[in-house]
Amino acid sequence: MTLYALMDCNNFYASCERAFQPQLVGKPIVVLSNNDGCVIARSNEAKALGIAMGVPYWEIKKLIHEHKVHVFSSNYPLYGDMSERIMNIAKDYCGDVEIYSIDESFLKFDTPYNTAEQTCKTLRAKVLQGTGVPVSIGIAPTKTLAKIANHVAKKGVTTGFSGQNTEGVFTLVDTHKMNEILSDFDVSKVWGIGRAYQKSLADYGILTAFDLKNASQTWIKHKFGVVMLRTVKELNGIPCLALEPPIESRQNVMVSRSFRKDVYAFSELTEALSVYATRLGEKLRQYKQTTAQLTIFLWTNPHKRLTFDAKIYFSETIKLPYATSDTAMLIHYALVVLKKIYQPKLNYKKGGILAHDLMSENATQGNLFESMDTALRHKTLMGVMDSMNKKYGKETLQMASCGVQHTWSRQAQFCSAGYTTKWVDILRVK
DNA sequence: TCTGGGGTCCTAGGACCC
DNA sequence: TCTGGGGTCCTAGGACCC
Repeated sequence: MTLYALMDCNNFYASCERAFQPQLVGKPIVVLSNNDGCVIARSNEAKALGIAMGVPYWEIKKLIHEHKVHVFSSNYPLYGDMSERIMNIAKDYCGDVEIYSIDESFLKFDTPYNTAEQTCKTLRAKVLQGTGVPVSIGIAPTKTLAKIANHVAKKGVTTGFSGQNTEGVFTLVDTHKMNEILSDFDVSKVWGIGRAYQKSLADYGILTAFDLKNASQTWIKHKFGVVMLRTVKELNGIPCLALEPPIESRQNVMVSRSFRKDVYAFSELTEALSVYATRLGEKLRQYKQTTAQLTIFLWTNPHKRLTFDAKIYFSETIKLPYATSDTAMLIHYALVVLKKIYQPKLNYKKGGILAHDLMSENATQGNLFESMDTALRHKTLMGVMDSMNKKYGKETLQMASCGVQHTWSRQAQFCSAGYTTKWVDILRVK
């Protein structure tokens, strides 16, 4: 029997921070988004205080102070590294692993369910022992059902959902049990059903996963399309979603960030867009891809509109003369577009750059305007920049237009150390 | 004062072609 | 008087995910 397991790290970012500060076990922790804007991860203790996902930090400052909540800025290099360690442990226990996101992976088992369950229990213990991060694992005949089983596994540990004591691993194969759980499972929590679909489904009286499972498939396809049809089939135990191979090349790459404050000056936007274009080039070269089309975006502050219906989003796309991942080129064209869309006296809050129609580096054709010689020199230069910046820290070498002041750039007051990613931050054991 | 970032897939509709 | 049909490609927008 083929079974899918979903392994999901509990409160991942908060758990990563706690792994290096064990004195925080049992204490409330929150992790903030870029710019220390919103709450994006909470420990169970913080959830119990009623701190919601996505709530702005300034709105809960008082609460945080009163309850001595520990606050962290997000430290993505640390979380990425922890994630890699956890996924590697999973690969020791299962030959078929799909890394789905930074804190989730699907595992495929072709074994009886009790064997799969035993393996997952061992895996869970190993991850906890090896990294200090608790995970929950749900096992079921399809990915969509495994997601639901995972919810049960997670709740079971903390609150005893449906009277289960799951120890972090829960298997959903028994039909009777499945119907019972699906009847008690809000349709909006089903994988693939977001807020918009929840609303339209409610109009037809479909409120739970069980309702959706039993809806007419022809009607679903006609009304909502093939994506939701797949979801319905998966709820019925018919696998429609296989384990996906790792993504080797992307279709779009984007870099966008909010600014620390409202930005009015063209010079500051020039710096910001230059830095974003630089980062874009790094990502492209990392994926060994090139782009021939860029879109530049600017958003004004939506919370401080100049007039009631003022436009807040400005963008324009430009075709490059040839596909490239060269930072100097990307900056050049980003600034050409910026100049076109910039309007003085607007309060810009966010900017971004998107590369689309990506091609593989190898497939990129030579061009008439750049000789092979120049192309090679650019490539060598980019290689040197990338390796210097990797070795001596980012921004060791950068283009002049990136500037140095960065009065606009992100705020991260509460960033933890790079325990596993920077030698200077390595833990010292006394 | 202060409100995240980065992706994917699907569909509808228009332009264009034979 | 009578005025087709079907295919492809592209883009914009909407839905979802973490």
